[in-house]
Amino acid sequence: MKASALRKAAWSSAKKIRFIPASPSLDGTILAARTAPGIIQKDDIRSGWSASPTYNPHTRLTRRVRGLQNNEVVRALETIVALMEIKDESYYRVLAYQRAAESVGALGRPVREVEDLTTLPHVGGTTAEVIRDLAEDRTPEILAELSGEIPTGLVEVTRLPGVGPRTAGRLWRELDVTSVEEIASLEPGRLSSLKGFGKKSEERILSAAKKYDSHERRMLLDEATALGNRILDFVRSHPATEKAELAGSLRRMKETIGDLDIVAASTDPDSLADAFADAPFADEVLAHGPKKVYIVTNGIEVDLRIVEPEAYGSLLHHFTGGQAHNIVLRERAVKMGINISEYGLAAAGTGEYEPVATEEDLYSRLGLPYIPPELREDAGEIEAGEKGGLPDLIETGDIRGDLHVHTNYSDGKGTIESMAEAAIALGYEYLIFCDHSQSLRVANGLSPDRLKKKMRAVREADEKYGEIHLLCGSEVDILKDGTLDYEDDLLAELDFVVASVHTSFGVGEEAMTRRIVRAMNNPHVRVIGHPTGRILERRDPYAVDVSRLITEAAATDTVLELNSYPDRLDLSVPYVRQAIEAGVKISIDTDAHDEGALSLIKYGVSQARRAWVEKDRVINCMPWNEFEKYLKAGKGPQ
DNA sequence: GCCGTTTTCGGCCCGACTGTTTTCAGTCG
Repeated sequence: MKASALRKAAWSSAKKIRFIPASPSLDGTILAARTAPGIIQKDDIRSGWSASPTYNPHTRLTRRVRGLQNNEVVRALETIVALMEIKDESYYRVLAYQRAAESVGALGRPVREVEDLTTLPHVGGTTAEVIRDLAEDRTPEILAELSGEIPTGLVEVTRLPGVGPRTAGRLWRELDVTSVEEIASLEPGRLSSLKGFGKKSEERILSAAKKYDSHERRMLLDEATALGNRILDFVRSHPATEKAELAGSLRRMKETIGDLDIVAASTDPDSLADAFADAPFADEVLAHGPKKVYIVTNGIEVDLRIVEPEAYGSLLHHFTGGQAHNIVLRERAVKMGINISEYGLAAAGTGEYEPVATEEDLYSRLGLPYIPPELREDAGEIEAGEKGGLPDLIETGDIRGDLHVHTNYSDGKGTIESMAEAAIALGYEYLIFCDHSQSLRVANGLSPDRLKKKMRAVREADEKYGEIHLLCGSEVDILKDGTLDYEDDLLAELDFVVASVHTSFGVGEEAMTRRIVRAMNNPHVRVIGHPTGRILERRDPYAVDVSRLITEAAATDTVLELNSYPDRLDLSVPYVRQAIEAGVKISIDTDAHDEGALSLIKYGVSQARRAWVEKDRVINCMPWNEFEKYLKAGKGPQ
């Protein structure tokens, strides 16, 4: 089996992680991977698992006792994958490790808490043992062996565009190169002296090595959506385009986006492909054929694929992915005697593809109901589809009100009135103003007196607007010891209380967990706001035991927020899914600080969809009369 | 290395483009 095939399977995540160059000891290898700044974020994004804070001796001690967290286990497994690829191990053996990594990444609880790891999809006896070793902070034998044989810096070399495991292996063996830095400093002519390497290859590799940035930023959903739509407009405006859509991870609404994928149906693909390659925004053309064109714009890769209109459904499905979903679906089809490609369906082995025009048709011919893009992650959606057990996913239109918005009383830009009018424009039935509490000075938090004044102002505004119910709440700070930033009798006067952590992030996992749990036990606290405090691409989540928060949320009838701000999306998807399974309710809020931000709700909803959430699990999907009763009833048994 | 609507052994998804070479390996999605 060709090793090249492995790249295809491993591509989805392997290219997206960052690896720390070689380390003298094995423990050093793992340690480097778990503590390097800027690294944890990227893998959090991929795995959705909360990360540890920046390295310090205390956390290291704590974590040595507790073992590696999920994202770290994923990273170690992907390191094994990359090293095995360079070693040219058997394709299916490597694929097994890649799949095991994906299974751990999709897990919504610490892997160390899973009693029987072989219950995870694609995890068998061997990989389970490796995962167990990692989770308990032991170096698995396979990693010890591999990193003893192959310089780990080569893993990063395979991240260079156009350089795969074969090339990385050759550079090491034939030029004694072991890192990206060493490639960048190669004398001109060294690379092109290798058999099969010409001037172009040398130029491409050297230039990539010199420009290499191990902290490459991924786009947030709103940026990716805006850029994607502008480029999509260009594609759609071409006369040869019959239809076109955004595909890839943006269509699946992953929480951050690396590159953009667009599919188009055209009866004149050459002309569309040429126009795209010549587009004014195309800074660089990476590939240009009649069926696909890859360009770079502002540092972002944009891939366009073109097919005949009859095969549009097949192409859209193929290019939407995710890759793991496609592989499992295709394996399943082979068992039914069907081959799937982006051109359609074929009787196995014939190579004669019959085009499929829509995704609904594609799934239907495979005996499955339509699976929404957000679910296509090989996270049980195909099995659920077979059994008729797919969720009836929440939609943005199901949201009846926003429970967490700010005004200019604290750090918002809008007024009570302007925010109310924006909410009315969205068709909301209710809106709750939750400004910051007194101790959060930087956000102009409200003293008790100012809060009371605001309560009166909200009541007056509520009288004024017949179309919407306006309520006064607070986003009250959870102080370091878990007490709240207002006295209970003041909280009792509010219509709604969201409690959040905004300070003292570094107290450690135990203390942070106790702190939030204490807040949950306050009868006035309905919601925990942005429960892990992460800022995507900028700040790791604080250390907290989210599984315990979920258990306590269920016990105290406390709601967990799914914050819709594109740089938060907090809770993250695996946890939301776990919370739902534990019977915990979710609120999807925008945390809007201005009128326009109210429309960010769609990003929160998109993450809820990825977490299989139905609308009856989301408190702000309740119509007003129900929601009013819910508020009056107070929290359930403590 | 994993897995079972054919199976506990023998399978395991599919195609476009590039560079360098004359037939394809490697990379990528």
